[in-house]
Amino acid sequence: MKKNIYALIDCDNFYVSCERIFRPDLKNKPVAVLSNNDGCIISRSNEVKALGIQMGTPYFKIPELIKEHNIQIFSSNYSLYADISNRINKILEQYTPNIEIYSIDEAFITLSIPKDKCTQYCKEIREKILQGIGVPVTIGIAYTKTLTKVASKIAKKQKGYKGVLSLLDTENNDKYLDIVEVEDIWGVGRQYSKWLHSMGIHTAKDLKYSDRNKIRSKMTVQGYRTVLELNNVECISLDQIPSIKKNICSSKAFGKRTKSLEEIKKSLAIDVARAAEKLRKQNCVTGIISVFLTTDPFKPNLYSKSVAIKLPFPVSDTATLTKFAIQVLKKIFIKSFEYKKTGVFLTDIRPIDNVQLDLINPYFIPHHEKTDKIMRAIDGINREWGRDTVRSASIGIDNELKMRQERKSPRYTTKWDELLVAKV
DNA sequence: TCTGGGGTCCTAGGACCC
DNA sequence: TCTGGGGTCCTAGGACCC
Repeated sequence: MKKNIYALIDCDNFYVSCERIFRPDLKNKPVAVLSNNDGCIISRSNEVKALGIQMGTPYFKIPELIKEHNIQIFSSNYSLYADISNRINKILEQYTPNIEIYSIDEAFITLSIPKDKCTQYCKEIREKILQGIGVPVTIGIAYTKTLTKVASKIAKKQKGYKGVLSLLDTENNDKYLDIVEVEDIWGVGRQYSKWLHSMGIHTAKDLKYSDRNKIRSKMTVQGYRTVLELNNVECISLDQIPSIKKNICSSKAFGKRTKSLEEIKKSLAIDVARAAEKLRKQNCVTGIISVFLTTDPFKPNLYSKSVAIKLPFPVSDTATLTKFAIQVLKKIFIKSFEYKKTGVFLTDIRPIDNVQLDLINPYFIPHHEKTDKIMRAIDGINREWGRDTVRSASIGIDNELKMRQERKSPRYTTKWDELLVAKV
């Protein structure tokens, strides 16, 4: 049987690279992008990585470093990043129909060309994305997905590969696996790497030749598959159909702490609207909604409560979900605490056409059919005119708790009034 | 009172990913 | 003052069934 050839297209420092498209003056300068609420650093340029600033570092903890090295800081601008991501995927589609969009900045593809042509082919893809979009990517090529990850990891560190590394000449693989730490392997996180080190397994090569059954007993079949994949045995295939989400969550920390139930209600209503939108986008309804509310986890006297309720009938419309969510919120809200975060979690999700009909009353119309059309209309308007153009009254006009985003770049590509001005 | 082999469904918790 | 948000998969154990 012919082996599949996989390639991983992995954008370099993606959010930073997106910001640089429109700010070419920031090339080779230290740049970082912050998480929601301008909380943590979640994307770093190579210059910032070289300064030793770790992923997830709280922004407020490093003012001196930022000043000293003149690091350019951006709030996250997800509509921009999502748009750039889509454009990159469009380019990939020109090269192959076999694409799995793995995350906002990564995609797997399979190649059906001779193995000695793959590196050159991927260099072309890389060049096309760099020219067409302006985002640098690194491409790893191998017989398994796990090994493409290893390849791209090495190629990102060693500039000599010019962004493309193939592990298809498998007799040479060990020399590459030898320089990859076990914690850098896909599927090996902090807990497992600690255990692996204690077992004397320190590199990807060590893991490749380790006792598979011992690995399996500690790391379950997933760890077992990882070992096989390091041995060029394909266990994880290309997943082209985005599967429907079984859980949908929407939550956000408030921009400031609050004691006000009214303010929290508004924030929760926004989360419910987001979650319901995601639910309808995959043509599903939900049967269970849970709401959580917490005080600041970094302060003493933590209060954190979450309550789930089963809905009387499966729904997907924002109004019904908001009504139940606020009922739950009132149950868990205790006066006198200062709250920091709320959110909603939808489970028991199933496709709309899968909803059981009422056996006793054949004339019963499922609730979602009544609300479906109007919600579709609202989603359409909001897609075209921007989020929350049409919104439920509970969201309100002003949101006192909206997140801090003090350093956000314009939405160059998705908003007419924020388009880049080429020349004035 | 002790004795058996299967099976399903659900939940909680632990690990991982980006 | 200031510490992200959203997911997945797997296993073990309990409840229940025949």
